[in-house]
Amino acid sequence: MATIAHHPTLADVAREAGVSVSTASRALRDDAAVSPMTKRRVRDAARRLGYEPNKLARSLRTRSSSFVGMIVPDIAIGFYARAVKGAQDVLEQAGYQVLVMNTEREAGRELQALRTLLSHRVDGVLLATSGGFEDSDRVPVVLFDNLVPGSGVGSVARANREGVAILVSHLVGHGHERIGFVGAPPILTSGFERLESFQASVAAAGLSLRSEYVRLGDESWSPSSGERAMRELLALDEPPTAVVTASDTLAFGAIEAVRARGRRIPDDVALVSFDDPLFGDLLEPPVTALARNERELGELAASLLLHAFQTGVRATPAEVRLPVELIVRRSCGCL
Amino acid sequence: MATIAHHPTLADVAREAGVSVSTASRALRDDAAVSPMTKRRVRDAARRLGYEPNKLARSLRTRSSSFVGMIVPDIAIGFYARAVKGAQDVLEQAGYQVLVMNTEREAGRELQALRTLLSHRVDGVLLATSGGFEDSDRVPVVLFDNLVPGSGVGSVARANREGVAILVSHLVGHGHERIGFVGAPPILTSGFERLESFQASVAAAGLSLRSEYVRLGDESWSPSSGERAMRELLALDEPPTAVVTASDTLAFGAIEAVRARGRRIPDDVALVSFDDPLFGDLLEPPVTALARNERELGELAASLLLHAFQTGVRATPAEVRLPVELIVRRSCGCL
DNA sequence: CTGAAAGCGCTTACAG
DNA sequence: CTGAAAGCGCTTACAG
Repeated sequence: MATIAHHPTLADVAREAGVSVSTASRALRDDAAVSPMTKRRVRDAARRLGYEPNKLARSLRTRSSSFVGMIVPDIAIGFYARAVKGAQDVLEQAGYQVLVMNTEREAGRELQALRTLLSHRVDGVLLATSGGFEDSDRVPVVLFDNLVPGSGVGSVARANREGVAILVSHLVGHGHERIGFVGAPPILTSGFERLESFQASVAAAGLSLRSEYVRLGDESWSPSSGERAMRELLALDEPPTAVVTASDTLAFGAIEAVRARGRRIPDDVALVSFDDPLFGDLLEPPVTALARNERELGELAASLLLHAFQTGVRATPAEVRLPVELIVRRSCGCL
Repeated sequence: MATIAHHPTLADVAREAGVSVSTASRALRDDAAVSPMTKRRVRDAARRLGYEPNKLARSLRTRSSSFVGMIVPDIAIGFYARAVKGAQDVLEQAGYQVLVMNTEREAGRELQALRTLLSHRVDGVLLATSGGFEDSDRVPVVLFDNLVPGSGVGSVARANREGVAILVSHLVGHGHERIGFVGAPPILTSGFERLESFQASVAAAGLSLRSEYVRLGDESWSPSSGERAMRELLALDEPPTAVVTASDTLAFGAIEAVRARGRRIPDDVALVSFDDPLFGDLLEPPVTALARNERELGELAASLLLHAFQTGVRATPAEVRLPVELIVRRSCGCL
């Protein structure tokens, strides 16, 4: 490949087929007004030249880019990668291309990503916000994972409260009375809802709610922050006998902390987690956790956006909550 | 958000600022020919209107989209997700947007993705091929992970041969003489090179090369196919005492197989793997493996593409091999 | 059934 | 230093 070849244009095709540009355009889009014979001629010409229509020009003319932007904190996190795939499946099926942008959880980058997408005239945006969102009336936005109450043409998140309630009551069922929590800062809805539900669930079980049993990791829910939080719990005079972690990443860190202290799961401390870790079966011990359904989450977010396109963004914004399901393994003490 | 607002255009800004469209355009791009006062007026007007330039129109006019396409088998696989992030960092820094496309390892979808990218007039493509690649002279392509000899303006892959050689000689150092291999079909370069290197390394160590010790998983390197391959090895009359797996995904399956048969790693069979599994420390047992450097892989691929842009695609295509590094844990028998 | 013309929103010679 | 004009490659009323 020594040099870059010229992309043939519609004018090239028209010339080759001996018709006008308008007729060539219609023929390729299978307009009923064009005679079958002309269509054949134009299509043959297009094939011969290897014509590939210029989407940029079409988008400019039709004022619709067929692009949808998707903004996630970190595509390298399995959770978001799978949500992206789910959304992509639905949107590509509907003729849209997905522009994926990472924010590294920085509000500033999120705002910048939103601007970039706007300048590409995306038809819509799927956003898992890290806090940098300002509602815009120039493009419909569907929020997922972390919601912004009152914003967007739709929202999709997991049933955070129900999920944590299930985890807590499973531990209560095992007879635990001293239950700790390794969570995330309550600045975004998923962190907030899981924390609040933990407190509510413990209270609902008739257990006393000890503030020293609640430890929060960092804003990126990192394993290392989970490790630190768990270390703090284990160092208490009367440490909890069971712990709920708010994510698989926090659980990874928590497991390390238990191991580093020479304790065993579930014998010394039981552990259950939000988010089912990938290959959770191979971990030592296998972790009891809430099943992943992030692919469905992406699909749903995409569907809500498509729905907004159709209804012209006038309907009441839907807020969908995805149910969660408990996968029982050994870390809770079962088996 | 009841309705979608109109995007202000450059004409709107020009009118607001009381200048011509050409002057407005120049002012916003900081052209030296425009007087400072006019620049200020135009910029203020743009800010007041919330003007966001239409990239589509600019791309059409300048015949450069500032888009780079990136085609991967599966974004939900950590390996590719991190490569994407690495590439994205480099490319966004250079003013390009990255369009990520999944192929699910289907050659047909890969070809389709390539077409879609061409019609969006991407300036270049980063491709981890699954076999559907046809070289095009319309856009520069950098191949990564799986290479196509003689194609592309550049190539980046890991040092597959050296990596497998390191794994084999580590096992030989442990005294193993019956070494098995759980690999992938040799249809793409990474599968082929790792397989070939295994055979060469075993021979180089003076061990006899038994064909029944070489088992291949499926084309997607799936854990389940690794499990099957390992089961076959364990069922042999004289099973290998150590096994090399060609990827972390295959290793996951292999570990399951060993466990299902009631055997232990490394006591009954030692295991080392290409690709360092994420949170490999938490697996039981912790897996000795070759370190991940996929982020660097993506960065390098992107750099090669940028380089091709600059040199006008005339230079000899570079083929870069990323070195690998052994992370010693317990599955090999060390400690 | 087909074509000439206008226009999407920019950039960029060209003229002044 | 500024503006009028042409053109990037399409689509789509409008006329015939």
